[in-house]
Amino acid sequence: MRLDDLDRRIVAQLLENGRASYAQIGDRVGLSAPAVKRRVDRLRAERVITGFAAVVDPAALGWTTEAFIEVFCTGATSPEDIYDSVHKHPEVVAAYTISGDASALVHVRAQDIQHLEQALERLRREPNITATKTAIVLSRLIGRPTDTGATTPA
Amino acid sequence: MRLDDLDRRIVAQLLENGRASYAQIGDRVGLSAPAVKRRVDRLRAERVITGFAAVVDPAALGWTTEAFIEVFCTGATSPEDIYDSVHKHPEVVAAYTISGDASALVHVRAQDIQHLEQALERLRREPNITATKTAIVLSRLIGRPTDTGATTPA
DNA sequence: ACTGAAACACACTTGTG
DNA sequence: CACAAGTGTGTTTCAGT
Repeated sequence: MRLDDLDRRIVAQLLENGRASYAQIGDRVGLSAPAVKRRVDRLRAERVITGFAAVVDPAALGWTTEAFIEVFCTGATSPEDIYDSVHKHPEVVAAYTISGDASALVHVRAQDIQHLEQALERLRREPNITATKTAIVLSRLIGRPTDTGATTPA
Repeated sequence: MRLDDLDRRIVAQLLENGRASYAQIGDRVGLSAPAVKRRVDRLRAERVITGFAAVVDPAALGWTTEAFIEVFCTGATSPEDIYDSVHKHPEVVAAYTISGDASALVHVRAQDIQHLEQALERLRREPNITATKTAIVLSRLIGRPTDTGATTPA
């Protein structure tokens, strides 16, 4: 599962354009199309590349509101319990356990402020959750495709 | 730029598998391959779909550490100024202006704790930035592909 | 072990109805 | 939007380094 420089360049190409043809990638990294395919197959088998996805503008689909919610839980709440409490809410697009006062940080997307309020109320109704602290996103300054992934290390 | 149900189903398919063939999508939504292609072309032209990207496991590429940093700025710092201050740091994968005390929330990825510390020091050296408050991610509970995008509204 | 080249099958793309 | 033709790409096989 060790990656060489060619692998990293191929991944970088696929982060920029997930639908690039193997021949096109090969031109940029100096390999033939079959060689690129074999490496991509290997990277997928090793779960370095876990999939491919369209990058979508949420606002264009009617999701105009987003927020980050610090979630505070009762004393002995495990990460699994937190997962159970938040993953069933479709508005939750990401969730992390974090250091600091809060138990978790939850990234939520909603269609509008009213929808956000509903989702928040639903979250607060979870038995494990004792309090929440919401920061509404005013504007997205940066959102690299590598938000869900990563590019080549320095 | 109004989307019908077919468009939303096509987008949903491409969020799950960004390399799905048009014929495969067509089978699932009840359209021929050319019809799907024309809609995808239109969705891209309208910037509903802004691109395609591989979904990568950051840990597999050596990025094992991530954090969310609340950034506090001097009184009259515009979103553009904040953008200028954070976007040049390659560790920053996302940044938002938010409501609340902090000026911005910055999502950072680093290779390890030492690297994170370096990035943090570099950030704090920005003239606009007066203080930071860092929450290190202990574990990622949820990270839907729609983190950078969105699925179909309820 | 991994590569490049050729062959085949499949997907994309365009035009037409 | 479906259909059908032509083009290009994905995929496999094989031989070479």
